[in-house]
Amino acid sequence: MNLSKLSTEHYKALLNHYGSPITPLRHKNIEQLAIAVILSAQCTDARVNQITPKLFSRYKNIGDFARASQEEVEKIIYSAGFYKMKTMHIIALARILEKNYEGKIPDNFEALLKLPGIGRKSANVIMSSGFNKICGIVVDTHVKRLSFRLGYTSNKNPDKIEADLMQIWPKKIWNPMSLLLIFHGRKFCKAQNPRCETCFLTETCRFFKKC
DNA sequence: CTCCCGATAT
DNA sequence: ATATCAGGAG
Repeated sequence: MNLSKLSTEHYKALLNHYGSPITPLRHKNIEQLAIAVILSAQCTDARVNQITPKLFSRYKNIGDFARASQEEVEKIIYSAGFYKMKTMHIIALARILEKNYEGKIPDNFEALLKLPGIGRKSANVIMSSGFNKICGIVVDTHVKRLSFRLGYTSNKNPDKIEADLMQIWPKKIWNPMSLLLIFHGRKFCKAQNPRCETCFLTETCRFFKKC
């Protein structure tokens, strides 16, 4: 079976199990999504969702973030880790958005990549889950790990993995598949102690066959 | 490649 | 007590 067909089989099984996926990052608009994504770097979505209600009620819009005090934002987002840098990125982002983009997140992948705190993973989340435009594939730590275990790639570099997946996966599944792999990575295919015994993908999983 | 950092699993 | 989780910037 070729990799494209294999990924489609995995996709069907995952979709059947988890249903149609949407990003777990809670947000009311794309600006909030972007800030949540910055917070989610090296941090679980669950923890980000614990922080953002308070953050977004204290700062209602991009203008509020642009004029926020470093110390106050740091206190609110503290538990996300890397709080000093993330706070700087959020405030710098808000100021750039106010100055150059009328307070809105640009609907453009290349422009997103130039914004503070936003790399390929975050830009792909914003484009796909925010704007419904598919430019690339979200490769976070789960997509990276599962892509390796399921045999889609032997690369370790996220950019190379993304390029590999873009060759293998049908474009229709780029966004839902990466979300499904993230869900599956959290529930079954965990970094440590993967639940292979109860996993429903073991028939075609190269990682499982090695165990 | 190193630094940024708290939370949680072991 | 220590390892591992989770991306981006310089």
